[in-house]
Amino acid sequence: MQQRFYTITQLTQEFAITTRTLRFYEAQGLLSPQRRGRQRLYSPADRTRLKLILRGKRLGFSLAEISEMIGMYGKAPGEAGQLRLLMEKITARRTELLEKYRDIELTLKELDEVEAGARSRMAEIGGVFEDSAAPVLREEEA
Amino acid sequence: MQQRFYTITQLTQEFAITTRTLRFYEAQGLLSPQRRGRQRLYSPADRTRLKLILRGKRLGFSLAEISEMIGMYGKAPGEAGQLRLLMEKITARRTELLEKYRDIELTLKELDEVEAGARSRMAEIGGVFEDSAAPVLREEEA
DNA sequence: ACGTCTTTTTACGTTAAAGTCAACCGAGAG
DNA sequence: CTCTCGGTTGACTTTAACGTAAAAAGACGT
Repeated sequence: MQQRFYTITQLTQEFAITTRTLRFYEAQGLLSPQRRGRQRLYSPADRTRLKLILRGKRLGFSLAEISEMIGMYGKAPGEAGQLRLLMEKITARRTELLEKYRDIELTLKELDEVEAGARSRMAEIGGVFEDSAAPVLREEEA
Repeated sequence: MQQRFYTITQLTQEFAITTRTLRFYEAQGLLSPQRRGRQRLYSPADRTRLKLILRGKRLGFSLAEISEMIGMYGKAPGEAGQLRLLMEKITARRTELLEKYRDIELTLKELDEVEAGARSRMAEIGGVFEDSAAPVLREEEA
């Protein structure tokens, strides 16, 4: 089991982030790379955690939320009450994620419509110049 | 065509936001409700825009990005160049959204695994008290 | 050994998205 | 008329997530 390590700049290049960001995440307790002297050495596990962090960010979670989510892995609460709490958190996250899932579906559908409108207008312009009607903001019932 | 309006507090209650938030969005040009004297009157169209804004927020977009996305609706650029630009933006957004889509799928899958682990530990505790092994953070290859 | 480059630490600055607070206005109830 | 209730405006404050700058310590190629 060869432990390959990454330097800070390797990670910044791979994930297009800055050193400041990595050190900030460390200060927030999201990462804790080893040290060789004063230098940081990121293990593959650290790299994986970083990927999880960035994924959380893409989905709009705060660092605090991400911290909590990552904490769900790795930890094995021994007490029953703690386990119940964990399960509740999981359910809450799942609900939240499914909501985002539907949000994305809706948004994608709307993008399709806008694109369709744009295509037809492109076609018109390709022929003769005419005025075209703007697509209207629908109002579905709540 | 009866134009029903909403007061600012109605909207805050319906969407669980504050008046400050609504006025802030207005100051940012995301909403522009009519006025009756100094009072704001939100039309159904305003309400729909608000829903779009909140959806964008849930997905982690900034208000500036949301503003641009909403701008895609409603506008009908007459010039061909503008249309091409619009199409490009649409493509970019779609790519971004699909990425989030996959992010969610991954996260949901991982939640499932954590939950499964928690369940089995619950079962153990239900029986006799034993030590249980913590689930480990996998490292898939990049 | 030397200069250059990277890394670290510390400290202060910045931006987006609101929250909080204070003071004021206008409409209707009593 | 006075009181109260919403609504409005403006100023100030806050928080998260970094950016930027400065100074010093290693690390590296020649």
